[in-house]
Formats: sequence, C-alpha cells, structure tokens
Amino acid sequence: MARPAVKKGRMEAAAIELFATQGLARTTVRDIAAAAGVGEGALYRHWAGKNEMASTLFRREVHAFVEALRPFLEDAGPPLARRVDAAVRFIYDFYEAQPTRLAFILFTQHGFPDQHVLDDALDPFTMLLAFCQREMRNGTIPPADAEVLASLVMGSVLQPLIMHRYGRVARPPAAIAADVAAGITALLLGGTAREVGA
Amino acid sequence: MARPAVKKGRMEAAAIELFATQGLARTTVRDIAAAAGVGEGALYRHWAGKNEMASTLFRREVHAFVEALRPFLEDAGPPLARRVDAAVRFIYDFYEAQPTRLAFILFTQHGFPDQHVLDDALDPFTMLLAFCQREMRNGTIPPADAEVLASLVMGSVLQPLIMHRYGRVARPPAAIAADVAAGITALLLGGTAREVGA
Amino acid sequence: MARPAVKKGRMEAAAIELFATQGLARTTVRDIAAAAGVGEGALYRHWAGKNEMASTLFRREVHAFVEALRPFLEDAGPPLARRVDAAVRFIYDFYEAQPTRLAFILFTQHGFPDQHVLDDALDPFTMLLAFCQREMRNGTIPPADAEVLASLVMGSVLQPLIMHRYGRVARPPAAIAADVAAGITALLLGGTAREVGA
Amino acid sequence: MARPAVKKGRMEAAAIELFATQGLARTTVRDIAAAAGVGEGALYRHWAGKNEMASTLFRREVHAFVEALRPFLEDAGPPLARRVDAAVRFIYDFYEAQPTRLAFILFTQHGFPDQHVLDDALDPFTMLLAFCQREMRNGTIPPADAEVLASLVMGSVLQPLIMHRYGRVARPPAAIAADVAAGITALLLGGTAREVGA
DNA sequence: CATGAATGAGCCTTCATTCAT
DNA sequence: GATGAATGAAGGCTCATTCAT
Repeated sequence: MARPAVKKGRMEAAAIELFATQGLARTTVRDIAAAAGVGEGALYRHWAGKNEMASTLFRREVHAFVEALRPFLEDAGPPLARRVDAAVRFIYDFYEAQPTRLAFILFTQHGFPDQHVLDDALDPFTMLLAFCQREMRNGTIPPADAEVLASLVMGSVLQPLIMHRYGRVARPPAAIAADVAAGITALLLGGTAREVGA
Repeated sequence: MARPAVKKGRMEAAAIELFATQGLARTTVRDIAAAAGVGEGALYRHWAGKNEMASTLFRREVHAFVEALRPFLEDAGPPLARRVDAAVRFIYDFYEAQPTRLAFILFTQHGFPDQHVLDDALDPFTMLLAFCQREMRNGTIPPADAEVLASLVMGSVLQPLIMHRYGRVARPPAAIAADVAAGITALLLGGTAREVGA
Repeated sequence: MARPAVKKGRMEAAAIELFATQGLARTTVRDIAAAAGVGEGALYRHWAGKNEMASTLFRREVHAFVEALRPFLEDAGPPLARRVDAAVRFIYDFYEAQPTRLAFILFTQHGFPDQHVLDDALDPFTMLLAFCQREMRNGTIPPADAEVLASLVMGSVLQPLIMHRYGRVARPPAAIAADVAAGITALLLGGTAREVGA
Repeated sequence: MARPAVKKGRMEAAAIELFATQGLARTTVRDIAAAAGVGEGALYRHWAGKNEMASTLFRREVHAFVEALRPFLEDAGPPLARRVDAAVRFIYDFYEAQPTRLAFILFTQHGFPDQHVLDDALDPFTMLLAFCQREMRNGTIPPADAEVLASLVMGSVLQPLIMHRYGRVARPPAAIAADVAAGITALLLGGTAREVGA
C-alpha cells in the first residue's frame, strides 16, 4: 500500500481516549471522527462499525497489555515478593504513562453488547490464574482455591487504580505501587489459609 | 383518595434487575415498563426520568447496604480476623440472597452521566477508609496508607463476586467467603509493610 | 343541585388565564387543574376534553363581549365620532379591567384545531360589518367596500392592544382610547375614497 | 466534497407552508419531513431542532420582507398618499404572489416559546414607527402619539389580509389594496387629532 | 364524586450506518 | 478515497384521557 493509514491511528487513539473517558454507549461515531479530525464515514473503511471497532481495539489493547505483563509473571527466578513488585510496578507505570489506555482496558468490558469479547487465551484473569496455580505447584505459596486467590490479586491490583481515578486515592499510582505489591505478597503468602478460628 | 401507587415497587424491582444485568445505557424505559408489566408513562409519575430513577435507586440501595454493613465494621469487640470474616460473610450472603441487588451496586456506578452520584457520607469506600484508620489507631493493624489499604480491601471483596458473576470463579460466594476473609485479614495484618527488599 | 359548582368557575378562570398567556397548545390539563386547585379528572366532569373546554369558553367569552359591545354599535342617536369613541373606550376599559379575558379572545382563535369555532352570528366581525353597512345606508359614512372597511376598523381596534401587550406601546389602553377612536373615525369618514391620484 | 444539501430548501418551503397553515405547535417534524419528501433526521443537520428552525426561518422571512418594504417607506419624494398606496400595493402583491410566505410572517409570531424572536432592528413595527416619526417631523402628517399611530396603520394593513385568509373578505388582496391605502392615508392625515368633543 | 395513578399514542431528538458526490 | 448529507429505527419523554379507589 502506497500511503500508510495515518488516519487509522488517529481514529484509534481518539476512540480509546473517548471510550475510556465516557464509556462505549455515550461515545458517538461523530465524536470519534471529530476528535480524530476525520469524516464520519472514514470509520467504516477500517472497521465494520462502532462496536466492532471497540471490541477489536479492546482485544488488541488487552492482548498487548497481557503480553507485556507475561514475562513478569512467568519468570520464576527471583523471590516472589520481588517478582510481584516488578509486575505491579510495571502495571502502575503503564497507567501513569498512558492512563486512558489502561482505563480503557479497565472500564470498558462491562459495556459490550456481547458477553464474551475476550477468548480466555488472552484474558488477564487466565494468566493470573495460571500464575497462581504454578506458584502453588512450586510450593512458593500455600495451596488454596486458585480462582479465589487470582480474584483477590486482581481486585487488589485494579481497585487502587480505580479509586485513584475517582480521586479517592491521593498519591499517584507510581508512588503506591510498592505498597500495593507488598499487600499482594502478603495475600499470596498468608493467603487464604484459615486462621480465623485462632 | 386516588388509586394507590401499587406499580412503583414493581418498576423498582424490574429496573434494578435490568440495570444490574445490562447496564444503564442499554436498558430502555420500554424494557423496564415491559418487565414490570406497566405502561411506559408510569415511570414519570414517580421519577423525573430514567437517569433520575437510576441514581435514586442506586443511592437508596447503596445506603441500605452500607447501613447493614456498618455494625460489622464498627463493632470493636472480637479479634480482627473474626470481624472481617463476619463482614465478608454478610456481604457474600447478601449477594447470594439478592444477587441483582448487589450486582446493581457493583456494576452501575461507572455508567452514570454525572460523576458524583453518591455523597461521601454514604459511600462504601468512605466507611472502609474509616475502618482502616480506626484499626490503625487502635494498633490492631500496622500503620500504612489508609487509602491504599482500603482500596486493596475493597478490590478483594468485590473482585471475587465479579469473577463469579462472569463464571470465572466456580464456587458460590457463600462457599468462598471464608477464603476471601482470610486473604483480607492477611492483607490487613501483613499489610503494605515493605519487606520487598528482603 | 345542592352544591353550586364552585370548582367549575375556578377552572374556567384558570383556563382563560393560561390560554391567554401561553396559548392553547402549551397549556396542559395538569396546568389548569393545578392553577384551579383541583384534580386533573375534574375537568372531564364539566367538559368533554381540553379542546372542547377551550372552544366552549371561547364562544362564551366572545358572545359576552359581542353582546356587551352591541349597544354601542347599534345606538344610532349620537354623532358618529361620539359613538365610535364610546365603543373604543368600552373595549379598552374592558381590557384594562380584565386583560387576560380580552387577550383570550384576541389571541386564541388561531390555535384551534378546527377552523370554525364561531358561527357568524356571534362573530365580532359580523357585527362590525353590519355596523358599517348600516352607517353607509344611513349616509353617515361614504359608500365603500364594507368588508374592507370593517377589516380596517377591526385591525385599528385590536393592533394597539396587541402592541401594548408586546410592550411596544407605552401608554395604557385607557389612555390611548381617544386617539384610537379619532383615528377610526377618520377612517370611517375619509374612508376608502380614492384620492390617490390627486 | 460530500453530497450537496439539496433537501434543505425543500424542507424550508414545506415548513413555512405548514407553519403558516397550522401553526407551530400543531406542525410535527414528521409532517415537515413528509411534506418535503425527506427523512425526519434531515432537519437536524441544518437546524438545532424544530423551534430553532422555525425562528430562524421566521427571522429570515421577516428580514427579507422588511428590507423589500423599506424603500417604499423611506423614499420621501412623492406625496404621502402615493407613497402609502405604493407600499400597500407592494405588500398585497407580495401576499398574492406568495400567500403562505406572508401568512407565515403574520400568524407565526404568537406561537413562539420565547417571547423575543425578533430584535427590534428588523422588526416591521420598528420600521413603521420610524416612518410615522419622520413624517411628523417633516410636517407631512399632524403630530400624534407615534406608537399608537403606527399600531393603527399596522392593524389596518394586516387585518384585511387576515380576514381575506379567513374568507371574510371576498375580493382578493390586489383588488383591495387601493382601498386599504386610501383608508390608511385618511388615518395618517386626519390621524388621531381629537375632534371627538365637537 | 373527586382524585391522581396509570395508560399509550405520538412527539422531538439521537445516532449508527449508507451512499451520492 | 474521503466526505458529510441523508436515512430511519429507536430512545426518552409528554400529556390528554381513563378509571380504580
């Protein structure tokens, strides 16, 4: 192709920005086109429609994010705490560098018309689940319901970002990453062992 | 006296169900009316419009939930682990008893046109924050950034419910409550103390 | 009937006020009921519906007005100028005493769904036409196209009231009645005699 | 370039026709679209909504009419009677040529939600007022309350057209223009001088 | 009888999508 | 290829009217 699709990139950036900020339903095709400095019809040259564009972008962004995160979770070398810290730090730095890109990943899922936008293969939760199962097998963390544990970890990673975005956590993500990582490590180690009756 | 407003309750139930299931934007007034077995105009006798109905219901549900949860967080008697367990158990039982009611609380917030549907007074996060600060003052848990800690706890409570709703956590909420509570206790106790560099 | 229909009167007054002020289409049944301090259903006890109420009131008001005005136009005694003056003065005093009542008559006609709310018998224009024809027969005013002449007179009576209502004529109706009457007399006497080519 | 907005003109014509015939409130967007042979949404590409369309068209039509009429009222050359005759003739010819266009101007004003659709600059009454004041200064007509006189003239011009439209004046406007002009001249000359007490 | 809850047709408007230019 | 005028199916909402209480 002679000309690179420079407008496509502008539309993608504009769409991600708007989807992350206002949600899928409240972002119109005209909004996207205007923000990208492009005609309304241009969208249909690259995507089948607004929803298809959104889910394509969503899948792509999630995939890129998951792949970037994978090494942190699969590297078995350093001690657990250090690996968790590196992973959380990566995520929170990613957020600071491109807030709307991660916000798009965080906030958009609920809004899709069809339930299963992501196949399990590139789902962050799947990766997190595999991580937990592996660590249990390795004896790094005590045995537990991996699904529950992965959920706890996931919630612990995301919620501080969400609360920051809502202005309820004052310190910036990069500054709290270490705290969050420490908490998650405690979760993984002390985990779901039942000591309630103590 | 005129006819009693017998259909208001039916609309509330139908609306909560639909908002929780499909989100605000994708639930139409017609949907609500049909699900409630009511004419479309009936909504406007009791609320100013769809959005006002949603935020009124949302505030009411959150308020009821927060007030029901408060005793569990304010009671200072039993040891921490036991109190956390009771609180989580309450929440997860609540979910099993009325899934859509809690799902409505969980999923709806992002979708509101105006940012601040809740005043801080009846915000669950505010209550959780106060809980963390109190426990730190009492020396029950080690000092830490309370906002971050409250976020971690909140995420840990909610995410397992969310993943269950998405079918990614197999066991029912009531069955995993103890595990979740144990994890949160570990979080609170081992907390965000930095032992990463160890 | 035991109780006099006191509420009917309140509804009539409220309706006339609102119709005159906001027009037929923009006045709702609920507006009328609220202004009359009455339930919405009450209207249907006395009239078949909003439109029927409006046209009934309109006919009644026009009829009352026409009948009150009739003596001034049919009395053949005094000189023309004096009779015109008395008639205009009556109309303008009527307006000052009950502005909305006359405004209702003036402004409402265009808004009716069906063209012919009034039968010619109680139409003000019919009466004015008869007046002009009679005066011509009597030789009081020079012969002319009576329909045109009556239109000129009618416009000359109404427009100053309209412009006053729009705030474009500063002096109050009672104060300008004499001027208006003088103008109309000039119209009737000098009339439509063609002196253009002079 | 994109498709040229060929249907805008068709909508304008249809809207003016319908507004003039049935009034603002009783003309629906569907009516306009159907009469123009156009989809309903087309309206919103060119105007913000039905009301904005109506007031824009109204202003435009009034402006065009006022500007076309202005030379007749500002030319100070010929004797008054001749100038009045020319002006009335112009208006009545205008009506015969494009009845709905003038009817739109005549009938629509009352129906607007907001009071001041026109700024005084392009208001016909303002122009008429200036005309009367100028003639008084020039001594062409006797001194009088200009606001009242302008109202009388305005009513005398419009009412015959209104009555014709209602079928109460048989002869067509062009045929009665001379009579109307003669009446108005009498009004201006004999004016509002008080000779009532004679 | 009065009330006002309830109805539902119909209104204005939005917006994803198509397609003439 | 790109544009944006045009479409038309919904959507939220209004309001005259009905009728259970």
